[in-house]
Amino acid sequence: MAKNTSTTLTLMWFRDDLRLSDNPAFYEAASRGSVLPIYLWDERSEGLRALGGASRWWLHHSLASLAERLTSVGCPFHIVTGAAAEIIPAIAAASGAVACVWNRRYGQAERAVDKAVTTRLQSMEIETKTFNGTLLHEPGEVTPKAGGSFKVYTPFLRASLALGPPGPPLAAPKTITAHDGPLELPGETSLEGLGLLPTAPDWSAGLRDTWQPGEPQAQKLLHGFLEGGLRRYGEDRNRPALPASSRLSPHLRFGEISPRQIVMLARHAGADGTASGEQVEKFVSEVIWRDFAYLLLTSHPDLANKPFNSAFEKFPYAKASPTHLRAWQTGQTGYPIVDAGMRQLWKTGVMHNRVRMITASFLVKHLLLDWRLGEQWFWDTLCDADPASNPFNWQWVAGSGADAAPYFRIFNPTLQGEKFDPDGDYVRSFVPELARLPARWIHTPWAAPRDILAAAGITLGKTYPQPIVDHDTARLRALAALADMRQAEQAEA
DNA sequence: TTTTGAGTTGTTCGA
DNA sequence: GTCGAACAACTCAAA
Repeated sequence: MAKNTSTTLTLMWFRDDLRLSDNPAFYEAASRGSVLPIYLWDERSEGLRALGGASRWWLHHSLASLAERLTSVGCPFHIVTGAAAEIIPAIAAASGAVACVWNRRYGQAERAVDKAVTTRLQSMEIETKTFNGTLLHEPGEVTPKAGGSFKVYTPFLRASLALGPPGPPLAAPKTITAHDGPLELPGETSLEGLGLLPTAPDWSAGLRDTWQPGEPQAQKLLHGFLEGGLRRYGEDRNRPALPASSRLSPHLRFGEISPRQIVMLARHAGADGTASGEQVEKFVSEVIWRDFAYLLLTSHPDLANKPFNSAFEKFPYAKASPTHLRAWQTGQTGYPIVDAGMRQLWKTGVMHNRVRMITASFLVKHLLLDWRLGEQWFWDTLCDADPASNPFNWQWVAGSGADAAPYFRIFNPTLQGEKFDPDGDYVRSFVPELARLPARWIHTPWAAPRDILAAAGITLGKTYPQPIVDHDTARLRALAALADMRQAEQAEA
């Protein structure tokens, strides 16, 4: 690999874009001359949300993968710690960079940090240039004709599609020229030095068995999905036991793959007849939901804490019950589909989308616990915990979100289980103590005849819990709570 | 400006 | 067993 001190040096600040292909900032850096690629672990700047445990695990391996790939082409990757507004300018100065590039972020604190960095760099006469490397269309690109910003998904979707496809993805740079010179970077540390991996105890075995973070694996998953699950995506995507979803979410979260790459290749699969256009657009629409969540995060920076619909400030949640919360977190609610989902999450760092809705609805409506408790748990345990999608979807379930589920839509965990996991295969794979229960009873063990339970080796209340709440009772309680909220709202008006 | 129709993902009840 | 209506009211987008 050529090293060249005669070309200009550009600092490439990697963040949620841990890939080499279709990375506009990195492409720009490589095309300008030599590149100094860095990742900053910033626990110092104000307002940044600390990553959850599962995300930290993913980040570690994703950084390892990126570092290895850059190093293999002769371009060392640097990991630094510190507060961005100090450390980025310091690194630029120490390395003699003439420019600094990155892909934009959308959270309020992140934007503030990036702005502070820009100001510092510009005062040092170091050029800054930023790009959209994360979304199909950025907030502000998709706007209603009447002005303002979209608050309902369908019009947003139509407007997004009307813009036409985003530009074609960029290839990875053909040549990457490394910085050549003394490299004593301020704040430099090692990947291990970040301490992102769990130690005592090491709970990551299930994650290791399930995932391989990194751009090459993301590309491989995408291609496998396009040739497999996409064909029946519309029908099978709601069946948690089937391999019908793309499983790309954590890769997308850390930017190991770009939404442009996903959408373009999915549409190619539609064009060459691998899948029908209808299936392709269903899948693409899911990617556009992500853009919508980012739009809402931009207009409502406190999405993770404040109900989008302020009427929900008055929602009468039950007195926080540590017992119920704990039962939900650990998958001990007595509702098999709920427990399977929560255990899948704990074990693998991800949960099937359909089951996320069921478990989230259960927390908020059956247990009447604050959606923020659930959002925080998912934030800690999901590999794909996304700063926009996670709070956005929790608010959607809770009914407080943009274009949210109507309040009376209360998932019945039994019916959902029977409908979407009819054979019980999903339940069996994550709730082994029910594995020998026939499909007829797998979603209602409390109603199973005594001899059937005995034959399956189940003692309710001992080997598997009785339901911690009764569905009908809980449903009526949730409806009553919402009626109370409405009354409180009207009394005020 | 006003009006109108629509709005991811469901469940229950009664005819 | 099947089917349609009710479950609220409201806000938003677009004509």
